[in-house]
Amino acid sequence: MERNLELLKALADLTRLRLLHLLTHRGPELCVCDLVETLDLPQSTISRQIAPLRMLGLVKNRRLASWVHYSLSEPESDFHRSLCEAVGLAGGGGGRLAEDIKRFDRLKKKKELACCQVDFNRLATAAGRKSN
Amino acid sequence: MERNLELLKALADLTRLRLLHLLTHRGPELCVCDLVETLDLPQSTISRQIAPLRMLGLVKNRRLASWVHYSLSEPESDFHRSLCEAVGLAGGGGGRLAEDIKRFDRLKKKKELACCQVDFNRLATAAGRKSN
DNA sequence: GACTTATATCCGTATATCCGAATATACGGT
DNA sequence: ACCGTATATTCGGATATACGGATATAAGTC
Repeated sequence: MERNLELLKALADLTRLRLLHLLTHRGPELCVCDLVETLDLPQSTISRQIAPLRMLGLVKNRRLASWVHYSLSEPESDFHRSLCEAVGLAGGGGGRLAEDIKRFDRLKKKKELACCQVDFNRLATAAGRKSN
Repeated sequence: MERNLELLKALADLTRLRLLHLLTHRGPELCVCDLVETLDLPQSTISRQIAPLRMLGLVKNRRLASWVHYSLSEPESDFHRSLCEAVGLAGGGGGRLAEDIKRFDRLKKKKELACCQVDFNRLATAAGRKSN
């Protein structure tokens, strides 16, 4: 199974594993700027590493104004489902994955993850007016 | 988790995945020469790729005369256990992993996997005599 | 102890993959 | 149309890792 190997390769990188682990435990969806803040990595690194996850169907994205929100895709095979379970468990025993969760919660509490907390209702009605 | 990442990296290679998959479905233990015959790869490649699996505790080995038999280790964490389940599922949908199983069964039936089917009883008693 | 077989390790080469600054693109506001 | 912000992609350099022939080691036989 070429594809199953690709899925495994996608998980076998610290940055990508951190992204998937964070989405698993602090989803259902997170925007790119939150991922950048939480993992504390250059934005280009986040984008570059999340691209293969999207291409492989591990995550999907949704545009909201300028922001892009990522979330986990529904697994479409038993193997994929099994990998998702493993990702969820990967933070057990501490380490970077567990720290990411703590950092996310801390930033969230300090409202430093508010990059995309704009008034989406206003944006929506503005867009509605435009298309009318 | 540094270690969990290492485990994932160990699976993210076709040769190592094939080894683990074959051990999962045609275990409980297989000797190196059977692995060489079944995967149809140079012996140095098999040895080189199974070494990290042993170092990581994914497989263990047992010497029988000149031959070394490999088997899966008992998982010592939930994450490890979850990965083992994934490996078992990885051959679903055909591909190289499924073909390995077929090739193994075919070789077995043709008795071409008899490299280490010596008379172990004789060896054992011979060894016993020696140590007496 | 010389020889054979089984397995492990070494080593040079080739390929893959990561990083992050720079650049490109998409979108909303004015 | 232009500007600022958010995200994606490109690119060169550094690093990691796979390959497989050659060689070393271990075990058994005579």
